[in-house]
Amino acid sequence: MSARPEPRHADPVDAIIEQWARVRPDLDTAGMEVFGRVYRIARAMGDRHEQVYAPFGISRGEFDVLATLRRAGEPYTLSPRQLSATLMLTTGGMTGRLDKLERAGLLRRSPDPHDRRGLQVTLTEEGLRLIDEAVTVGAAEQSRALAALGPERSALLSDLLRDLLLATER
Amino acid sequence: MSARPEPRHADPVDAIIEQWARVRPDLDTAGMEVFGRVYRIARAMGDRHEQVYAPFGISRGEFDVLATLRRAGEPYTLSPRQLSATLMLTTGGMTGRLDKLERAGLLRRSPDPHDRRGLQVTLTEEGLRLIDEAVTVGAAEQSRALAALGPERSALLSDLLRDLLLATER
DNA sequence: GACAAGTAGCTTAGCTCTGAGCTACTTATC
DNA sequence: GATAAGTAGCTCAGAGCTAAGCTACTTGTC
Repeated sequence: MSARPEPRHADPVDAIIEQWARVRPDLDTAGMEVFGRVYRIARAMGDRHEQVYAPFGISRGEFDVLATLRRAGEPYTLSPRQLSATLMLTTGGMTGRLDKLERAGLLRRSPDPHDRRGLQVTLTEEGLRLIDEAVTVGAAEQSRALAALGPERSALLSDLLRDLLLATER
Repeated sequence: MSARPEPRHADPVDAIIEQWARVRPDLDTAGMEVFGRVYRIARAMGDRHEQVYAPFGISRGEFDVLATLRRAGEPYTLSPRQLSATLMLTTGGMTGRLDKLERAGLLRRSPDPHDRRGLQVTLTEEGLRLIDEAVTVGAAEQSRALAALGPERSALLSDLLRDLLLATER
């Protein structure tokens, strides 16, 4: 008899762990239990985000660019270098995203007055309007998905994930 | 004075939340706190896995194919259809992975005796040996990353993530 | 002030994925 | 047993990414 009650609902990761236990009982599956779930949640929510931003005519990656500029505050200007560093993207990937967003009229590129190698990327008014709407909808969607846990378990989860992030991201 | 002590270490997501609070104080950032961390952890651990499996000559996606066959137990056989459904991949993407793994001699395709439309994908002996080694190393790497939390907080995190996964994946 | 080294952004080749469409085959219906 | 509908796996075009290499410019050193 265990101290912890049997969980009412098993998830797909429980099934995978159980399969491993049958064919490789020696395997240490403690890490998989956590990271397997992290991967699946990231994927499921990522897909949903793609859908949420689609009506705005932008992909999730493009949303991230606009949101980073918006977060920077007025005058909503960063360099491509700062953007690619923040979003952990190569400069090549960033060039492509900026091309698309500039064509859509959501941001503009202008020369950096202090460094002639550099550019400044700035939200247009249309870009600002769009990202302000999109981020509201996106954040609401995330909070809605989290609501199932309740506020206290959510806060606890957030704290545990912070520690895990600090442990993995180095 | 708050009931909860100020966290000793802030992470990148804390910085993002704080930025939003400055420029958009109306924004509901509760969901971002959790999912932002989930995304970053998934990315960081995904990159590390890529490195862990590289010495075996396989990518993370290819690892997943071999691991799914291994988990199925003897005779380590599944159809391409079962594999693509399990790994949430289109059949086109699966064709490419199977091509590479078959060329590497880690699995083989044979006709399904009961359905002439179908194929059976089976681990070769070399594939079995390789995945048994790789999964041991990969699982150890995951558990090592998790060790920072300690066993009790790890179990708690796992339970919270299970509930969140069930809430998001529907 | 000349020159080596470093940095910013872009281009290109190569990779892997998706989505649409194909052929071959199986299942259900009459 | 003919035929319509469904399913298995493959091919191909298109999208987005990385890694390497390019030009233009800046910084540091003497």
